[in-house]
Amino acid sequence: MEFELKIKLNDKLYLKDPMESELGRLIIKEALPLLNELGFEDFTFKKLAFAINTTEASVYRYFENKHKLLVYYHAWYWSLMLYRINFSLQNITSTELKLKRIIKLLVNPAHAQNNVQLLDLYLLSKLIIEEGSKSFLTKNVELENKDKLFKPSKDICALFSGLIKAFNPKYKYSHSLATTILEVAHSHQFHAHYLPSLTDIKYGDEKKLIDYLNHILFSSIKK
Amino acid sequence: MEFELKIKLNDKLYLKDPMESELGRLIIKEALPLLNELGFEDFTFKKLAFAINTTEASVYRYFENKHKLLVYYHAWYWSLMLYRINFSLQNITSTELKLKRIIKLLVNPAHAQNNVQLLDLYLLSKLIIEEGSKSFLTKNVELENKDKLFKPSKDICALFSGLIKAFNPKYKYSHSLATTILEVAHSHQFHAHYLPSLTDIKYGDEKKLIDYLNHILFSSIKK
DNA sequence: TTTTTTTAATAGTATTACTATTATTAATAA
DNA sequence: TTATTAATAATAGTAATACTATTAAAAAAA
Repeated sequence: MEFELKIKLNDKLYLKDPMESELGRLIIKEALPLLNELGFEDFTFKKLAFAINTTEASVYRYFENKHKLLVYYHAWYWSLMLYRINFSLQNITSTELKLKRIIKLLVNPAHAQNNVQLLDLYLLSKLIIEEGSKSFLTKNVELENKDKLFKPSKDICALFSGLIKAFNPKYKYSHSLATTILEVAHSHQFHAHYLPSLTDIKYGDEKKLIDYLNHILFSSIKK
Repeated sequence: MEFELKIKLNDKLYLKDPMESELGRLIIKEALPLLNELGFEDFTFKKLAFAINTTEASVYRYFENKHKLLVYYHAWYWSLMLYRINFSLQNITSTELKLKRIIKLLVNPAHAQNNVQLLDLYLLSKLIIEEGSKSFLTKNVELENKDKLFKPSKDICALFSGLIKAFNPKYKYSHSLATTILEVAHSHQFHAHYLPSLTDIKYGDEKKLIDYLNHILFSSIKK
């Protein structure tokens, strides 16, 4: 028996739902490795079209532009993470343990689950680590935020923040700290890889990164 | 009597030193408000050239492309910050106080000093908050890092990290924590402004942001 | 089977990101 | 002072990018 996880994303992310057609699925399947290979700046719809043997105009029927495609992956990634976090927190009662589990999942998204899915989670998480912030670092943030394009990542922040509050109701910065943990989990992987002098964590040393994140979290909120 | 602070930047940041000619200085003076107004993506050398009544090709004689111009501002910003931090730490002996001073400067770069300079520090810091990470989130990081284009920001991290070590020699993540404080100081200003649900800090409430940063720093490293 | 609707390809355009070459200005030497 | 050289900027391009209007083909519905 097989289970397929179907993620329903905000329909303002696309012009035409790529999950609803063969070509659409091919686009999001093949754009991911190409984005990773070329980087967001050098990636174009023309190159993608060539790679999947279609035309630029056909890709434009699905996504307004490449920025929206990136935001689509961003939403997909955080939606998937939310699902996996909820899954992983089942039957756990200790708030402390819950927080630690989430941190582990944040650092270690790829090999937690053998997901036979359309998108390679390793490539997806690599993309979000390296290009994810470009989803919201634009002049359109406010508009796109109004359209709820960033809801999945904000939901995770809210969930994490709630756990912090549950752990220590007196802590004043639960949202800020949640955001900090979420972004540092990613940025430190980037730094460890490309700008190692900015961190004490070696690239690939997930244990140490998890330890660091746990440390700043729990020393901040300890009662 | 007037003092002018002259910042010497890595010559790999430009093709021709913009500080050495009238047109060059005009370029870096006027590109700053234009970048802030349009955002990095919509900013072009053509628009800049039009704004300062010169030609696109002339701008290209100074900077290889707009990305290098952004990295130039990035280096300028962090060099200036390093200078101001060193200035502000004069005659202070307490390590704790030094750390707190730096945090204050990071959050509050504009009104600390009435700098009559070529570049408006308010606009510069706004640019670095909103676009700064695009300096290194590219496929060229490693090459540009080898060329030492990010040295100024790495120097600040090293300085901060050294103070953490001095405060608590046993703390294992001094570089990571320094980087975290540096990036959160910026990212939280962005979030407070554009994605307020991600933080507990209201846009403009610098005191609270400083308090938050002090809190995660000192609860992490307290002896 | 025909009509309607959906989908994709063709063929464009305006803008962007550059560069080679020429013209102009400034600095130096005769 | 004038001629020569060097530095600087403008002209005039090109290739690629980011899109769009229109047409054609395929699929679905009547």
